[in-house]
Amino acid sequence: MTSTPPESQDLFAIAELAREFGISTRAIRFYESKGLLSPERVGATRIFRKRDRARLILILRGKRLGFTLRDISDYLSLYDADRAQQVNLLADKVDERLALLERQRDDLETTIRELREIKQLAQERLQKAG
DNA sequence: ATTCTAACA
DNA sequence: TGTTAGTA
Repeated sequence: MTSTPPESQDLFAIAELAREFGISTRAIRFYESKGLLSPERVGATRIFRKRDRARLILILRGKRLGFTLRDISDYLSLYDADRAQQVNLLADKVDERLALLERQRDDLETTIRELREIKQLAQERLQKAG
């Protein structure tokens, strides 16, 4: 058997990850500058491992769901510490996000009704006039 | 060719 | 975050 090689092929260059996830290398460096990623270094060059790749996936998913990098950072930080607290934080953030989206949806519906009303009144005026 | 930092948009 | 400049 091949006893666990210290470090196998779970190495990635910044350009590889950028290509794989359709983001810029600049974005990846930006996430690192915000503390969301902490790749190893060989000199000044970043070496990403599976762990970093997994975190990047979580970062992108979080962004897609509308969370801020701060939210995502707070969440990721708890992975190594309180797994339980991490779940609680996630639940709170999801509720918060859901509440905001529902509020925005209500506002949007109100605005849509208002615009339809205006359109309706405008059409009625045209008919009376014409 | 590839990455890095820094600075400006 | 995008882009650009000057490197290692």
